[in-house]
Amino acid sequence: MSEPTISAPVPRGRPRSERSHRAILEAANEILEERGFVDLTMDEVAQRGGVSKATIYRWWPTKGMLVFEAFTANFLARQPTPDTGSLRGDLLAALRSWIRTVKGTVTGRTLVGLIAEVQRDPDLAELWRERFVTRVRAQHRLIFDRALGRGEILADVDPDVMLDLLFGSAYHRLLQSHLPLTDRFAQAVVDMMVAGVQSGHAATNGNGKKL
Amino acid sequence: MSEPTISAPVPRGRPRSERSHRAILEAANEILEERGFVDLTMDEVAQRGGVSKATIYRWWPTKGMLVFEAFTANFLARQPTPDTGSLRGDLLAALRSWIRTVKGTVTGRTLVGLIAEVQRDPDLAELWRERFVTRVRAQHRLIFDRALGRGEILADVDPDVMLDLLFGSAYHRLLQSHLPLTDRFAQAVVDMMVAGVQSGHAATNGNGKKL
DNA sequence: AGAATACGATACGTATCGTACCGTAAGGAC
DNA sequence: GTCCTTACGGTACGATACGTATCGTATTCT
Repeated sequence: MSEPTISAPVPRGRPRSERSHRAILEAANEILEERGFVDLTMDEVAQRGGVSKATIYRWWPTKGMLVFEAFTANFLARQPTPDTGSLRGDLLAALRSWIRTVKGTVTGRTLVGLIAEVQRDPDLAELWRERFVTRVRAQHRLIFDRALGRGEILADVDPDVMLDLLFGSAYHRLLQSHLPLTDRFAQAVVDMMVAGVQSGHAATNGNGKKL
Repeated sequence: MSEPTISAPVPRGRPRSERSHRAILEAANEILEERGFVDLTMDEVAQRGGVSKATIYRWWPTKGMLVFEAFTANFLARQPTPDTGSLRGDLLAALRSWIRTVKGTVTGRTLVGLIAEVQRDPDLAELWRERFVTRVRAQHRLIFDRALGRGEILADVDPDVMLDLLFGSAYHRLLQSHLPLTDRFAQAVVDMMVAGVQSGHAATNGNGKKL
């Protein structure tokens, strides 16, 4: 671990208070549960956490960044990608986990609020892509690695397009609220995708042939 | 605007200034082009339109509502659903039109800003669903009516799920910015969907067809 | 003429983000 | 044990921008 070339990070001065760190994140999560992203104010986080706003802003540059951290670990822990033995089972399990996590939950409301904030804050957008989207997608891409290993799909199936179909349609319903995120919806999406890849050369890179 | 009820629409007092009405919408569109939704301020709309803020707020209750109106007509006019003669052609045309409208354009940035605002303002969300989402989807649902008439799909194909797959995946890339909205992407999505409806779901009846 | 409504100008209230500054606390270096 | 460095709580403040309120004026119908 010790790198002689890089300056040794010898901590000087008063160390960061781990207690305040936790208190801030816990207060943020509490307020998110009660009022959601929009109505969470930094003043209240400070007050309820028993810390000063200066301390918050010393470690998190914006409200978005703070909520991002309070949210991410919680969310990621709830998105497993178990090996069910089939592509259809894996896709359905992943989508059902996601729906269970976000539908009618604090986590879902916070996710929506963060996605909205990401559209307004370029710095947060970069963090969002690198520390959330990329991470979740890498995890879910295992589903297609396994399906390829089983011989269920061909190598020309683009996992990125598959992920966009699977979760894009779900995020769509979450954000537009035009229709509910039912289990019937999940099954229909997965059935359509499985039928698509099993028909031969679908979801390739766009050399669509006419049947 | 027009009252279909029994009350005779006899206008009393000074009529609404159509000139101010237009000036407000035009100023809003100009600022949206230059700076986007977040950095559009109501004070500047008033100043540039040569009107008072009171006049704006007399007709639009919030900034979101104003921008919604300035945006909607413009967007809807660019989303035709031409009959290309095949399901694949119709889907591809619709998705390509959408991508052309939003990718790297002011309209796309405004769309993103509005979707973000919709997540923060319940009143705007209702308007958004009723006057935008519902309208666009009704228009695009014609694609599946025609496909059904041609015998390309079975009656058990759910048009709502199909629309969520088609546009959900596209909105996903627009909002998450993890991957670009290429034409290759559009083709892959459409190929996948066409393959899905033509093979898998027909399993119940066993009369999958080829054209 | 008078009632009703819209208009422009402008000041104001409110909310909330993020920063500045203070005196103090907690560690390491010597 | 003293000095230096950094973090802390408390709080005031600046900045921005939404949306409201008020006022005198303008325009139309009755």
